[in-house]
Amino acid sequence: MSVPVDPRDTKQRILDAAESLFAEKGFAGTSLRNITTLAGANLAAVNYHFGSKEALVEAVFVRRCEPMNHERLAELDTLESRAGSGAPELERVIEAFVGPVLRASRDPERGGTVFMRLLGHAMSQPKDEIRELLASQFREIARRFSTALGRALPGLDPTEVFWRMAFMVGSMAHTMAMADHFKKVSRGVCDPTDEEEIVARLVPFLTAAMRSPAVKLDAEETP
Amino acid sequence: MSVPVDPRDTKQRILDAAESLFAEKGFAGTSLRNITTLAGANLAAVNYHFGSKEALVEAVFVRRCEPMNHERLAELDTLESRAGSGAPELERVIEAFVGPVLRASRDPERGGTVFMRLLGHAMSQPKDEIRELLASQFREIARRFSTALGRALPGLDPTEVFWRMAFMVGSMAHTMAMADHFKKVSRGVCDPTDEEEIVARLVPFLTAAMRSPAVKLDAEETP
DNA sequence: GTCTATATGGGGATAGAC
DNA sequence: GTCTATCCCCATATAGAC
Repeated sequence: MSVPVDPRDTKQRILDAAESLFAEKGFAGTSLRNITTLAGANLAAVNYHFGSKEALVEAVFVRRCEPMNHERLAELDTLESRAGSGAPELERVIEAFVGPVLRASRDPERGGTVFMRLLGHAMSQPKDEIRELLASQFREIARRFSTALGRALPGLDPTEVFWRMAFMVGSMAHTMAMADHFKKVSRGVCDPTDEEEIVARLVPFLTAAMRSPAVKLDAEETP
Repeated sequence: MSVPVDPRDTKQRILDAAESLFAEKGFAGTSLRNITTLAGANLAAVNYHFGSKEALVEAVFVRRCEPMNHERLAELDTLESRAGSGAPELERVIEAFVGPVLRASRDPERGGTVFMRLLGHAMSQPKDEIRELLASQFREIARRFSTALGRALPGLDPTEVFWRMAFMVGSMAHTMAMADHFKKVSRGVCDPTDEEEIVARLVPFLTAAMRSPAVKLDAEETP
């Protein structure tokens, strides 16, 4: 009675609360007490259900990343089977890479804007454990998409493709992490609540960038 | 004798140690005890010299951001005065925006790779205090460069310019935050220790992206 | 499964001697 | 300016009753 009753079970409420607080205050900045209070659960419930704070962090990511990355790979599979022996079109590959991520943020069932911010934040986390966790979640994505991008951009060597993928991930991650702050920073010019609009702006931006001519590093400054 | 003597004064050693540990373990993940131990200073010295942990965080950023942003604005001033009443060339504006940041990372006097990682991390920090701090350090930069970019890209409305600046900052921030990890993730393909190489790759990438045609949002999906 | 109570350790900050 | 010692709070984790 004192705590508003939530029909989802404790484990889910803890995951939701942790996701939200990690996105707001970071991992080290969020205590298990913060989490269980928000979830309307007991402090000891975290260790009962997850074993440790570390394991809770992992569970928060796995819950969202697995379906999201499955969707990205499924879209890429479709593109590749449609293209037959040729290479799928660049813009479609980028859309398959970026779209499911940004679009998950429209669906509260898949984490909504909260997980979007959390993922953006986690991607530039310095702590090794978080990096390892993300790396394991995204290893297959990196492998499949770097191959697909390399095929769609036959003029680029693998090093250039890798760097450009990193730049691309950066645009996406930062946009996700900052989305809720753009409105006030831009003095009302940007409204980041429409994720489909972000996709519509980001995909052509990245496509043009990926298509830019290969860099000739030998020709470097000889002043 | 027990602690190796460092000629720099205590205040500088604390700043250096804090910078390095914040970059490695985050703000909340780094304790004042970690910092003073690494600096070879006494725990109480932080509060004596800076007043609080918050104030130390601020001092770490101000020390590096002020000269770096001064350099960016000076480069933009030069471009604008050379261009007279016209608009400076897009690629030059982007170079003035990105170059001093990435190049500061080659110079240990200006923070080197350590501050590069820290800045990249801080840019996607969820905590409001950090965001406020960065916003105050970069407000003038955002104002001046969004104007310059808008002039160099007359086909884009201010909203589009703002979004593209955000994407651009994202590429840069993520590259900075992850630089030291790319080598192993890319299985040796990328060597991020040559910052001039990163500039040489990133600037054309972003220039092509910024030049992409304006997005027509009215024509959006009507399936 | 959920609770209370507690063990154990580390956090930031400060008082006051030198 | 630098040190020691300490205050007080909060962290994670667990033991054991219900």
